[in-house]
Formats: sequence, C-alpha cells, structure tokens
Amino acid sequence: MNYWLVKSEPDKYGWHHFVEQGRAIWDGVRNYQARNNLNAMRVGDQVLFYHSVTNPGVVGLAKVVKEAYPDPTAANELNAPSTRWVVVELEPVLALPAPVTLSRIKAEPLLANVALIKQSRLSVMPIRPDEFEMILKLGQD
DNA sequence: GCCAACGTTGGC
DNA sequence: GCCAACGTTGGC
Repeated sequence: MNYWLVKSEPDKYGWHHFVEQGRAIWDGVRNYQARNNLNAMRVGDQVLFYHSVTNPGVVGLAKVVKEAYPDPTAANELNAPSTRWVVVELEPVLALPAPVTLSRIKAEPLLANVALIKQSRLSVMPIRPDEFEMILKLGQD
C-alpha cells in the first residue's frame, strides 16, 4: 500500500465536483516527476486530495481504481494519445471532517518534510505512511 | 495582484 | 552544454 497526494485548484476541479462525478480521470499532468508518480500508483493506494491556491489544504481521501494508461488529452503527431503522458483513475473515499490547511501542515513538526512543503509546485507526490496517518488524524477535528 | 520558485524553450 | 527569457504554479 502506497500513499499519495494530488493537487487540484477547487475553482477548476474541486472535491465537491469529484464527489458528484464519483470517479475522476486524473488527466493533464505534464510534469515528468508527477508523471513518474502516477506510473507508480497501484489499485487500492490511498490518495489525499489537496486544494491549491484557494484555501489551500487537504480536504478528502481518495483511492486509485485504475492504474496508469496513456493520457487521451495528450495527442502526439499522429493524433493518437501520446504515450509520454499518463492518467490514473480515482474515486472518492471520504471527506475529511475538518480540512487540514497548509498552515496547519506547516505548523506540525512531524510534517516538516512533506513534499508539499519541500517542492511546492509538484502536483502528484508520494506521502510517507506516518505523514499520511498524521494528516488523517489532523483532519478528524 | 504580486512575486518567488521552478520548468521549458531557444539562441549561441 | 550554457544560460537568458519566458511561462506556469501556487502562496500570500
């Protein structure tokens, strides 16, 4: 079991929209490091859903339901999906009772090394098990 | 709206 | 291969 965090701007694709749809094709990733992380996801892995830009923070938990395949929104010269970029499919699991804001994450010593803080622009990143547990715990109250 | 961080592009 | 210019992301 691996743990991840994905970012989305709530004005573009927020948690609410995700829950309404019931399933998301996580497309549009155009960064190699983020792409490599998508490729490493396995069915059943747990994924923290983070809102960036507007009220930044972790708002919910999702799970991987389909592993990486070519991104249909990334066409190559032959107008076929490029194999360079990939998508995964995610389903919502639960909304956190209390969103864990970025400022709260920054204030927690055990979360001082999360990629979210170290690499602020990365949109798909791994989360250590202890970090994952801490964020879920903070989201309970 | 501003700005820092950082990835990409293109000239040389 | 280096580096300046530029575009994008994301926090504030």
